[in-house]
Amino acid sequence: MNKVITEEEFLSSYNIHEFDIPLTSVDMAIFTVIDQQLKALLVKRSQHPAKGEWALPGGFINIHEDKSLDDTVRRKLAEKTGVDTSHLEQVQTFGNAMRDPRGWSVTIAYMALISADNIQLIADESSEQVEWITIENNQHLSLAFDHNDILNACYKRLKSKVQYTSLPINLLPATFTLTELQKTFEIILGSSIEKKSFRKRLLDADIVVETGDFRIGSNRPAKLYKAKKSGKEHLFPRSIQGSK
Amino acid sequence: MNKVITEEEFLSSYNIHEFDIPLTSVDMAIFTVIDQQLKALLVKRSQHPAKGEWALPGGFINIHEDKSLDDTVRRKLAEKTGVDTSHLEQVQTFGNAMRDPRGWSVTIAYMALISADNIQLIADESSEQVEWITIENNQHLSLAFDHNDILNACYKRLKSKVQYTSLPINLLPATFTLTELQKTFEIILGSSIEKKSFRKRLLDADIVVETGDFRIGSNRPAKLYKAKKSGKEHLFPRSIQGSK
DNA sequence: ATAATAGTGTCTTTCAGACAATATCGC
DNA sequence: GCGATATTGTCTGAAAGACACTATTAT
Repeated sequence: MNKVITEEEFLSSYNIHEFDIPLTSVDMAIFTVIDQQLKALLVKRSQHPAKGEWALPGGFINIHEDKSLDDTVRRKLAEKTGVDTSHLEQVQTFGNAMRDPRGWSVTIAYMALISADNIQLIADESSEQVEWITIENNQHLSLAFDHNDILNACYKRLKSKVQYTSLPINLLPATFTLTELQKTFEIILGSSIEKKSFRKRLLDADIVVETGDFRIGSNRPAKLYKAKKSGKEHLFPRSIQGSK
Repeated sequence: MNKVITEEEFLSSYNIHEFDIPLTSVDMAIFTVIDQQLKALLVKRSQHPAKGEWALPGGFINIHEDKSLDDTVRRKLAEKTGVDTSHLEQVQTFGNAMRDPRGWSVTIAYMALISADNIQLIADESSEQVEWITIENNQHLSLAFDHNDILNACYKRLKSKVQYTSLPINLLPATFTLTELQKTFEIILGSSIEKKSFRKRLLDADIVVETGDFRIGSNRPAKLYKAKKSGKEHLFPRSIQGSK
């Protein structure tokens, strides 16, 4: 005979420690551009499992400290870079019985875009080394767990978005020239973009404004721009092609 | 003094039941088109918590039965509809301290597209009722937990993808006319599409083939098509606009 | 003046939108 | 033939690509 119980009674007798449930973590690909190359942040693990192997920054949700997944991710980002980010995006969640030797586990993968300016990388007790590594097409890295797959998924998302959004603007410092911005797009896209098309697209989109200053070199000075902070990324009506 | 231990030793002493970790589940928006309307499958919960409330189908990962998240989702889908799906897509993962009264919880949200043909809905011990409900813009539903947000995220993804992919093809039966396909796109898009543009776009994309058969009515018979099974969804070079 | 990079003018190409014209069925 | 829906022809327009041209600085 089933006694009908209230939700309150149900909850008071509910104890998650009795269940076999998956471990849940977050991992992130933190992207930036340094020396004309796309880089992602990797850490060398100083703890078991996969001790000594390179991996994406990440870790378990602290259910007492974090109010939401976003909190967890921003906490991890700050631990390694000391900065917040202008663009944080959930990419994909990976979960299966095999990916972690501790058991069935789930990880929610994010990508963050930051400007490399003024970043000091921070090692801590969980990672003995922290480094920017160059990301290229068809590259083989031997990362811990399934972090290769995760990094690839994030890279793929970034490459896809460069074609129809203004997202790569978040990889640059606060002010930049249109040529610098174009170069950033090209680095991610992996091919060159026609200058006039790029500039028209961008200026028509009304997502950048002139600062009034110029970048001075040994040639014609370039107008400096900054991103209009509308909050949301601009979607272009057509996707951009590489050229030539 | 820290004794250096091997990964094997580390793992043998590792017990997840000792940790405070979030609950992890999957939830899914199963979409179909019935009577010229977009529908999603909802279940009425027969168990605590949120007993008696309407919710998206879903549930906990069974770490003994499921090898991966995909297995969990397909198991849930089959439990309610008895079918597999031609399109299953991870949409977004929701996780915070508040969404479930049992504690910090994470849910990985999926959307599935199925053809309504030959579907028999199945109630079971976790759901006393299973029903297709019509999805509309700006609609207010009072679903259990944060399932309103989840359903909205899935609906938004679907609406977005109708503009630049061939995805809605998965909502139709195996064979269909171009007019039927266009109507399906229009239902999701919420506005009409110019006939010639739609047909050109589709036929140029080379994603459907004529079956050779016709749909007979009291007018000119319409060619029947089926989807070429290339495995991946086609991306159109420009997004489609509503017209008129 | 020259080198170098910034920025523009303009023609072409591609593909969606508008809308009318034609085709083919049952009746 | 008529009504209904399927299918096609063709013009327009918007935005990207090609590519040559002009502009502005330091040296």
